[in-house]
Order: sequence, then structure tokens, then C-alpha cells
Amino acid sequence: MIISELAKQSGVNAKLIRHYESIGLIPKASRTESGYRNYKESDVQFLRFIKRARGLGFSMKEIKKLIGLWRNKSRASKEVKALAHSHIRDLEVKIQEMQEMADNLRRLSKACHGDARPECPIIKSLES
Amino acid sequence: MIISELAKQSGVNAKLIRHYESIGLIPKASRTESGYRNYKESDVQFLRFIKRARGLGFSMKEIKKLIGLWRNKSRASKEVKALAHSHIRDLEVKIQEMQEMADNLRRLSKACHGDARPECPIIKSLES
DNA sequence: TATGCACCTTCCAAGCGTTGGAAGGTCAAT
DNA sequence: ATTGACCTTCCAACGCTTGGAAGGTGCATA
Repeated sequence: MIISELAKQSGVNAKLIRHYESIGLIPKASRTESGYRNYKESDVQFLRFIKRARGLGFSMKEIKKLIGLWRNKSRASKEVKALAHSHIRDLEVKIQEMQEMADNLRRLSKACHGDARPECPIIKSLES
Repeated sequence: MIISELAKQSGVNAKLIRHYESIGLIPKASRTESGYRNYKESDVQFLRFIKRARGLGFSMKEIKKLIGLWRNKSRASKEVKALAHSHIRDLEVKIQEMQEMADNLRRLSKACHGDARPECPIIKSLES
């Protein structure tokens, strides 16, 4: 299977697949005589795994760990759960931060006339 | 005023101040004879403005616009408000995405035993 | 067989914002 | 004169993805 075919089946861009290979997230693909990367069915599975993990917001580093756990058939589910929990907490922190930004902005925006006049509480709050 | 003093008073790292100058976010500072950047009181104000805008999550591009509006004494508050609204929407979208990630993960995590056994719904959901 | 097109390859760079280091110059006090 | 704390510039990294350029390959068509 050629890289474009893998890209289509996995939903991961060919460019990104090469990048993943270059950073060691996926193993180096075997090559045809002319140097084209050569993939098999199981690689589709592999990339889909990564794509789903990205969809849950896991970082590359975390995904490397997840792949290790995935391949380790004797893993303890405790380890996976811990990784997930750590990531959930990261998400919660970021959500909280952005929520506060949005809240502050909504408050300021509400107080702003939003017409042709220059007076603006948003600008004022930034400068004072 | 030397850059470290500006950094201290504005709360913006000296390194970052130079970077802001290099990308044109702040004007090029005047120099002493020996080449040191030379700042005045009003630069503190300027950097604080930027820092507060960053604190609200505005991008550099948006901050450039905000600075333009700040300096334009005859701006229409409508323009500022529009910029804020656009940014609020961006925040809401990202918050929503992360919320969904966190929700999915919490659900999966809940279903995971989290003990020494290898069975794990988190891994399973990633591979299937 | 030659032309064209769609693919492949590698390498380098941009985007976001911030931080770090290296190598060298300056200022002030000891 | 030496030290230490500052300054300067330049280059690179973080995390993730995408883009382009330059060149080679595979295959169908004229």
C-alpha cells in the first residue's frame, strides 16, 4: 500500500504520516525498489489509533506512551487510566483559563456601547 | 530606562520585549551611545496593555489591531466590540472542543477498572 | 516512444508565542 | 584590573501541522 492510500484509509494526511515517521511516532516504513514507502493493513489501524488519540487531545508524548501501553498486552489498566486522568486535568485547567477569559470579555463587551463613539470599556480595561 | 527595568515594571520578560520589537508589535526603541535600548515611562503602559490583552487570550494579530484602535482616539467602540466578539467566539469554540474531549475521556475513564488487569475501555476505544 | 499527469521522495520553512543558549560588548563596584 | 550583572545579536527549541520547491517514478494515453 502506497502512502496516499494509507492516508485515505486512515484519514491522516500523507505529509503528516511522514512527519510521524520522522519523529519516531511510527516505525520506519519499508520501501519499494524505487524508494516509495510501503504499508500494510495494520498500519491503517495504527494511524487510526493515533488519530483518535489526537482527537481526544492527547499530546504526541502521551500518544507515544499510549502506543506502548496498547502494544503491551500485559499492561495494567491502571496505567492507562492514570495517563487519561492526567490529561483530563490538563484539559480542565485550560478550559478553566479560557472560560475566565471569555467571562471577562463578555462582561467588558456588555458594558461597551458598540456604536460610533470612541469610549470603550474594553480598551479602558486594557490600558488602566 | 534600561530594558530590565522596563521588564520589571511591565511584567514582560526582557527577552519577550525584544521579540515584540522584532515582530513590529512595539516600535523600535531608541538607543544609548553604547547600543542599549532606552525606554520611557509610556513604554511601561504600552507593554502592560499588551500583557493584559494576552491575558484575555487575544492573538498577536488581534493585539496589533487593538493597539491601533487604542491609539486612534476617534475609533468607533463598535470596532473594538466586534474584535472582542470574534475572539469570544473563538474561545467558545475551543472551550467546546476541549469540553467534549474531557467528557469523552471521563466517560471512558469511568468504565476503566484502573487496576492491574490489562482490559481497558480507553485503549479499546482508541483501537476500534 | 514520448508526453503528461499524478504520484512519490527529501529538505526547508512557516505559523503560534515564548524561552533558552552562545558569544561578545558595557557598566559599575570592588 | 577583575568580577558580576547587565546589555547586544543570532540561532534554535518547544508542539503540531501545513506548505512549497526540486527532483524522481509509475502508468495511461496519443
